[in-house]
Amino acid sequence: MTRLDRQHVLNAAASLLTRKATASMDEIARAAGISRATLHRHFAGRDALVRALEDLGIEQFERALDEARTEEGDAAEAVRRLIALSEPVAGILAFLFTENQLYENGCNEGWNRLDTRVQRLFTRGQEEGAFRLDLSAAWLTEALYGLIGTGAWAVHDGRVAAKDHTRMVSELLLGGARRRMER
Amino acid sequence: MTRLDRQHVLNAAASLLTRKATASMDEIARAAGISRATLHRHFAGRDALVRALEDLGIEQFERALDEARTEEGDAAEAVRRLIALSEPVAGILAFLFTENQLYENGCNEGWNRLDTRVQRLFTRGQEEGAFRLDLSAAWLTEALYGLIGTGAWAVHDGRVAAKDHTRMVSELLLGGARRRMER
DNA sequence: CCCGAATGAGACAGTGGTGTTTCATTCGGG
DNA sequence: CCCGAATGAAACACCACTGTCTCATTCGGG
Repeated sequence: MTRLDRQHVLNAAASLLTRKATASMDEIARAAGISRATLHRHFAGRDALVRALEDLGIEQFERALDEARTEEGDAAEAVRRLIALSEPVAGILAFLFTENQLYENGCNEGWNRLDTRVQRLFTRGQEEGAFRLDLSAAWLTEALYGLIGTGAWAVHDGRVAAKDHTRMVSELLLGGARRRMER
Repeated sequence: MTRLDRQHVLNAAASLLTRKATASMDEIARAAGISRATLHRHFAGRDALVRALEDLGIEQFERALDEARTEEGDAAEAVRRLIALSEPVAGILAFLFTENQLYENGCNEGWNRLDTRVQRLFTRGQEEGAFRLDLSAAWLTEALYGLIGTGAWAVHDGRVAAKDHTRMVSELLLGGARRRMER
């Protein structure tokens, strides 16, 4: 129950902060249907809440990484699976990225773990000849994050349809904008 | 002189806010080498300063759009030129995008003008058969902005070399990550 | 050199959010 | 039903930042 409450509050906070990254504790509390006092009883402060949210995002993205089985099969297909499975977390990730960008606090160590796994996927793809070698795996990793976030915002602002999010991101990341004759 | 001072202050503010989007008026003033009082004499308030910065970003990006001659020649090459010429503004653009994302204030009308021009470039490319049709011009436009910003951050955090910024962004946007046999 | 304009330094009140506390109320298991 | 735990509402001090003002100092053109 305490656990469920906590989860519920975190989900509400994630949903709100995804849309309005500067929401106050009071707004977050209202969005979760509780009072500011209770919110403070659950999370010591705004920092603690954001950090908890960060843990949630890391956990969910890591789960996506697991379920996508990024170590198996065609690397390009693995990237596609990863993006598809990440879609529900896209909003949170977008929020956390800008948050990390805004305050240059020592970002959660968990990101390194995820970065490593994503980067390994791209490196594997390069070694197997699926991905080009003239774009570093580090950059492809950044670009994956960036495009997921950009896609989430574009959907949120109604500039692309929600159902197209996954396809737009994965197609652009993998294939680029240029039209290809073969295929 | 007044003009030069203003420009100098704006440049300093852009440089700082690119790195720390939440910098206070005092920090901005120090970064520009002037006092907070003088900063307030130049710009009525933080809003006014950000708006002026927005105008600067729009102006510079529009100039890039002009110099790239996006209406002429091969569309893909035009995109490449545009990204190369935008590189000096990349940091400001990254800041302004998150700023616009954070506060959903009625964003400057000038953006529409730029959006239209960028989108027209992608549409032209699609009509000429250079760009794929299954990714909307609107999404390609968003992706261009997003990748420029992501690239700027990656450079700032030292994850990719500054000299690679333009190539990384344009190659990924145009060609994607997948390796191509033909060429 | 001189005078007006611009600047820097500091004081000041106002503001919005934060974190804490108190107290009355509600909830739920025993 | 009862009692302890959890909650909501309100009040409070606090903090950082903002925007404004004053005044002494500096700067630069005439």
